[in-house]
Amino acid sequence: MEIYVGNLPWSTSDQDLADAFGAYGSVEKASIISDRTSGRSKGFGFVTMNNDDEANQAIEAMNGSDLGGRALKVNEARPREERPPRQSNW
DNA sequence: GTTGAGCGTT
Repeated sequence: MEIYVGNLPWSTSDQDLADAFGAYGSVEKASIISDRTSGRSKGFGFVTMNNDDEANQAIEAMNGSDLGGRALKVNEARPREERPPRQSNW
């Protein structure tokens, strides 16, 4: 289950997210989204968890919680992208 | 050396 985490400080790293959500459940992967073109942090990230149960608990626990002095916005992430069945030369 | 609502690349 993927979790959207917004309102993050620009100094937050992936490890920080993994540690913050790891306190409420098993964090499979945590990633901070930064601008690919400029390289600057967008101020939000995504957390992947294996247990959906712990994921919901982490959302409820971390939503509105304070991290780095900012109230986090935690919610279930939207589907990243559709997966086109055909990508080769058609 | 910056900024502040939001949803991301293979």
